[in-house]
Amino acid sequence: MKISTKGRYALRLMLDIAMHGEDTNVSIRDVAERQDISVKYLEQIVSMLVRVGYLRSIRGAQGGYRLSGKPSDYTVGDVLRITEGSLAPVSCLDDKENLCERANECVTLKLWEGLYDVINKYVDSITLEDLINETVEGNGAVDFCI
Amino acid sequence: MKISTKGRYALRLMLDIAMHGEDTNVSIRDVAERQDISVKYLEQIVSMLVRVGYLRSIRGAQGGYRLSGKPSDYTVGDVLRITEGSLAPVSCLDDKENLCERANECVTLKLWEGLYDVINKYVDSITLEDLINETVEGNGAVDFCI
DNA sequence: ATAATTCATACTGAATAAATAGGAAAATGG
DNA sequence: CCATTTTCCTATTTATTCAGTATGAATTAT
Repeated sequence: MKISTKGRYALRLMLDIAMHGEDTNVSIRDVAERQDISVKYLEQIVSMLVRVGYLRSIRGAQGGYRLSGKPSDYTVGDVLRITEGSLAPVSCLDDKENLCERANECVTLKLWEGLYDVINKYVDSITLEDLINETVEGNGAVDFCI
Repeated sequence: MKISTKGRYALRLMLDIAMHGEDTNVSIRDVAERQDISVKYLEQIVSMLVRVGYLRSIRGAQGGYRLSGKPSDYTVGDVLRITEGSLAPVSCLDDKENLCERANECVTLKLWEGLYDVINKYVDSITLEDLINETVEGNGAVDFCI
């Protein structure tokens, strides 16, 4: 029941870009150095966020990435769902439809649906901007936890 | 971000025992058959629940297991925490104290703490009895989803 | 041209999850 | 007392996922 490094790194990546890249392109090399994550691993993660349109990429020298929208446009849930896959606590809820054959008699189904719901509601209630503001109001450090 | 089979099976085990064992000992063999889970795997899981006092075991022929208390005494969270370990979404929250060195500057720490909190609150708000009643009010089937 | 960058994808090693396996210890019933 | 049924203990195996490397092509600024 853990968020993987992909999800956590993706969040730090998005925050790093949001905080460093108002009008400059932020390269993966820079993010990797600041966040102490390997360039190659970050490349994989960033590609998911580009593919889905959260980041714009600019290739070539002086290239890099920028947020497509404002930090307030992206919730934590958005970022995690892209990189973690579904946040469902059981796999029978991963896909919108179907469910397992025993779903009708399943005593625990409602339980898992309820848990899924509170998780989604929570992560969708927090945007990148919320996290950035929290930092600035704190000690101003631009540095992230593992 | 998935609940493992240990946690899910443990819940089904506890419910099965609660529903079948008012005044009889419920053997692992029977639970295994009804729930379609291997005896040997269930033995591991049940031992965790005995060790912590949620189940009483009676050895020998005609032996088996019973709930130590009433179904309303056990929350889903209780059962999951024993069998899954911590329900924390990031490992730096697993232990009560400590936290990583960067915790002070960590932008995402509050986020994870908040998520941890909603998860715990939810799973602790539902008891085994709640799940049993839900079933009885439904179609009465004593059968559980994977 | 060259250097800096993103992009695509294959591969590897480590860790964890999921289950099996074998047998010891205890209790019951004949 | 013996055979059977059960729990109890813990080592081992197998499968899956996670986390990270590796290689190199495509693109663009200077």
